Amino acid sequence: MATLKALAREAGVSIRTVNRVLKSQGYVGGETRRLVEAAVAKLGYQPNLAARSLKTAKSHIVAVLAFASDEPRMAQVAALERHLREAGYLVSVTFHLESGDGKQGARVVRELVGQHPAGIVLVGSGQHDPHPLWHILPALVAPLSAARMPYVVLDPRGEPAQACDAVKIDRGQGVREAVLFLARERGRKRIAFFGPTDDRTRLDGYEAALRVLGREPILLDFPGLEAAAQREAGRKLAALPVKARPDAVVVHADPIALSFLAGLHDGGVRVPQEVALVGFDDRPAAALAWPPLTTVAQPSAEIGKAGAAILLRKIAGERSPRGGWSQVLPTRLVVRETT
Amino acid sequence: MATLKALAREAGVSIRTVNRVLKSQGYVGGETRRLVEAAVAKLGYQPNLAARSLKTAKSHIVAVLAFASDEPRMAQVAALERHLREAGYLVSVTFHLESGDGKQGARVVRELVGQHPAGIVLVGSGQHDPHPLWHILPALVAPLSAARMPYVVLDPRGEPAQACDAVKIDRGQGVREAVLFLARERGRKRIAFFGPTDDRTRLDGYEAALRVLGREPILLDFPGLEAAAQREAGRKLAALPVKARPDAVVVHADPIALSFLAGLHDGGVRVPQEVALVGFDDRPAAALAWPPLTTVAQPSAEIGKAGAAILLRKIAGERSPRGGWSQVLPTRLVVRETT
DNA sequence: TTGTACGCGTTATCAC
DNA sequence: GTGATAACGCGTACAA
Repeated sequence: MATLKALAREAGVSIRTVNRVLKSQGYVGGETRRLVEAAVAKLGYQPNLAARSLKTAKSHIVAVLAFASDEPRMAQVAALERHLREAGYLVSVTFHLESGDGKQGARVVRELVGQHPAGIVLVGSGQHDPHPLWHILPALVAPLSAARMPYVVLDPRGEPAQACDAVKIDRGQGVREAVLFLARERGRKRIAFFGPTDDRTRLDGYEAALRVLGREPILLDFPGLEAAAQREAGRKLAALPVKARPDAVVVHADPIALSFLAGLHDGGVRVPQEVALVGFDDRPAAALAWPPLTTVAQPSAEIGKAGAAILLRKIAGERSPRGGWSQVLPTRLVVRETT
Repeated sequence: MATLKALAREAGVSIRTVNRVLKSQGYVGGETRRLVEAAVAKLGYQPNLAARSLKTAKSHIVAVLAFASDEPRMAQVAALERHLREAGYLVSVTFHLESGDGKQGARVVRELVGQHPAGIVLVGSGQHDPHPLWHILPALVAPLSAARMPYVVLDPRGEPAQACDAVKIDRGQGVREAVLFLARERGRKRIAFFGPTDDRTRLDGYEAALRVLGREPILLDFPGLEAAAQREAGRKLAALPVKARPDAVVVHADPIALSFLAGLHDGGVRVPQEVALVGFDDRPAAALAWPPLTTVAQPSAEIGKAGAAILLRKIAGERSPRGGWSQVLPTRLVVRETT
């Protein structure tokens, strides 16, 4: 493991000169430079990051705290990692998959802060978590703000009670687009919504679209996060007389849509002929379903990229604007065979 | 950011004494110890890991190189991370999702080695990669061995040409179990296999089970990794007369099984009544399919745990046994509704 | 039982 | 243009 000292000896110059060549700062004689570069190549020099961190009092590590490990989330992290790597940072990932309230999460955040990374990224909790990220977010962000630690939240899935720096996606817009598509391109008359009603992000888009269409919302009873119960809801809907039944259902999320779809199949309803279906997230399961599920895709790569950009600005010392950084990215309707 | 020096001043003792209390090594007077502990609590001391790494010439970072970001893989990484965290290591993750041959991978490995982590973990490439991990593994492991960098491979999905330290799973056993289940518990007479034939891991188990049953293997033509082609294969099978058709199909992997299942549905075949189906991996999509897919689950959490254990032993300096560390973990049949 | 002092590899200030 | 050299915070050999 070559050091600056070894390079200096090899090139027959001082440490300081080697350092100047490597940092290309100040003037160095052409011949001297060539000598140093030859030494670097010969010894295969790699800087010691621990020493650099110690000296500069700056970490080269960005810590990601992941509350989920599902495909869309990890795609976000992968994109974030790529952009941060290009900026010279190493990305560490800590998983905290056990669902819990804000207190446990805050403890983990404090532990991470104690390791003095250059910044911290919070990546959202999964679908089935009774404590969604936006809900426990104030408790998580408090220690970060207190320590003045640069941070960013990737897609908190809702509006946190307190302003924070986050990359958001416009769920409402995607759902609105889906509803209008069902009505205008597919001629559906009775478009219902299936999902929890305490999360407004998608519901708002649904209701806005129905207002545009001049129709009344149809909210199907949501039985909770159990897949079996969602499937049963699909069966119940299938048992309804055709006249009393919606001819399209927009669903809160892909896993819920697929459980519901299974119930429709159980009941012998033809999809999309009798009932059309739209999910949300574009998980791998959506493309693999039968029929392949039309869904609203989130821009995972862009979320990661935007998160990296915000974090790098905060690390560079830029102050958050009033109300926090808040980039809102569009979602995209992916039309498959359930519509 | 409190330092040892600050603690020493606060407690009115020397740095060395503070250090002894923190490391609980050697004897320290009871009163002195209490003073130091009070100072630690008051200043909220957290050791500077960069300084520690510099001094001890030991890294506290384990680098994970991930060639995929799918759910089962990330579950392995999450488990690995948890166990390494408990051992005091920080886990950094580098994603290298662009499918490529061994040369690009080897370059990334060399870059990681240059950062001098305590160890490196290789996590496998995805289903659809034309260069599966076990295939490019020799090129990846060479620079690791050359640098004497502790490493471990999580589930290389095949037998690499060269011995290396890896956690493997017994795919053959899971498939064998599935075939015997179909024959004995479900009375299936004509059990076929659908998947690539250049990967022997699952095929071997299939053939072994048929030998036990005294039957001839039925290998369905595999059209390649395109989902549309796999679906078409399902349709073709559905079009066959019932007598010429297998009554059960064991498939190489869940995504392939689900595409094939879609083709069966397209062709009006009832699953499992007419044709039973078994996948491999237990991806989230399997449970969400209709009908929910019976599949062979890999023990993700155990893979991560075993990988952490092997890596920690290598970091501690234990030499690899002849032929490399090689823990083989069992797979488990998850019976759902396609059988 | 406690304290002093050195060095890990890097960066950056100062003098030549 | 270049070379000494002093820190950064921690761990530990050696003194006291």
